[in-house]
Amino acid sequence: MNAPIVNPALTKNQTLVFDVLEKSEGPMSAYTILDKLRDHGFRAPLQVYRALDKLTEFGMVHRLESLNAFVACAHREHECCGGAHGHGHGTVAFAICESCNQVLEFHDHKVDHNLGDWAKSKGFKPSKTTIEIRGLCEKCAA
Amino acid sequence: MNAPIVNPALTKNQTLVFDVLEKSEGPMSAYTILDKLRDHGFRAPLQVYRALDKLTEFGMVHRLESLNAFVACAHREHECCGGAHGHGHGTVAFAICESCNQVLEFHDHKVDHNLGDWAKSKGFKPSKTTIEIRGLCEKCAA
DNA sequence: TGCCACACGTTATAGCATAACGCAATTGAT
DNA sequence: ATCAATTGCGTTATGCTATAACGTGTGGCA
Ligand SMILES: [Zn+2]
Ligand SMILES: [Zn+2]
Ligand SMILES: [Zn+2]
Ligand SMILES: [Zn+2]
Repeated sequence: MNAPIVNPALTKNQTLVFDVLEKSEGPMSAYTILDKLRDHGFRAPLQVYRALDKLTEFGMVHRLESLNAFVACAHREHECCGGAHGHGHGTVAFAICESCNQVLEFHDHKVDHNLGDWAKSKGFKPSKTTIEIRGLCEKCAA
Repeated sequence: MNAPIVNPALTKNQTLVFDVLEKSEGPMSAYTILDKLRDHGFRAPLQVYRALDKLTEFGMVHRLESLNAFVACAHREHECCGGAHGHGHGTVAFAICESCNQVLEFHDHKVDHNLGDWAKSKGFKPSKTTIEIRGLCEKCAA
C-alpha cells in the first residue's frame, strides 16, 4: 500500500504514452503503444517500457497481468476514501470483458480486508496484489 | 466456476510435465520445464504448452499470471467444501514470496463472495478470476 | 473399411520484455 | 561556477514467452 506520487511532472515521453493510453478504449500492449507513437519519434520498445514503468510507479497506469497490457487509471480524484489522485485506499481490481475488451476498474474494501486478514494470519507481507476477473460485461453477456 | 475433471488419464507428455512441476519447489516457466525434459525427448515448447493446457483444464496445474509461470495444484483432496480433486469451491488465490519463490495456494470464501457480489451488482459474468499477492512469506519477512 | 478425434513432432514465427552501451540534461552540493 | 550524482533518452542486440501451421500416427467407432 505504497503512497502514490501526486501530480508528478511528466517527461515528454511519459506524456505521450499516457495520452495514448488515456484516449484508448481498452488496454494496450507496449508494442501497440509503440506503433501509435512512431510518428512522434518513438523507435524502440524501451522508450515505451521506461515511460510505462514511471507511470505505473506514479499510479497513473496499471498493468493487467493476465493480458500483458496496460490501462490508464480510471479513478476519479477524491472518488472515495483514498483522496487525491491515486490509490490510497489499497488494492485495485479489474473486470475485463473478453468480448469487447472493456475494462472496469474498481476497489472493494471487503476484499481488501479479507485478503489482508489472510495475509496477517499467515505472516505474509504483501507488496502488490493483483485481482483480475475475466468474463463478459453486462452488455456482452446479454 | 467450471467443474473440474476428476482423475483424467494423462498422456505420457502430460505425466512428464506434471511430475516435473510437482517435484519443483516453486513455480516454473514453460521453457524451464522444457529444459528439464530434454533428456526425455522433449525438443519444442509446444510439447510443454500443450501438456500445460490440458493439465490446467484438468485443474491439476495453475498458471501464475504475474510470473508467466506454472505450479502444480497444491490442494489436498477433500480438503474442504470442494470435495474430490480440483476446485469445486471456486476461485483460488496465490501468495507468492518474492524472496524465496515459495507459493502458497489458498481460497477464501469471503473474497470469493465479495467479488461475486460485485460482479452481480454490475451484471458482469465472470469466467476466470486471478488473485495473486506478491510479497514476503513469513520466513523471509522476519 | 472409412472416418473422426486427438495426441504428437517439427519448423517457423509472433509477441513481450530487458541488458548494455553511450550521451545529454538536471539537480544539488561544494 | 564546478563537479558529481541522478535521471532520462536513444540505439542495438538479445532473451523470454507463446502460438501458427503443417504433417504423422493411433485408437475408437459407425
Ligand atoms: Zn487506478
Ligand atoms: Zn463486453
Ligand atoms: Zn489448486
Ligand atoms: Zn519467502
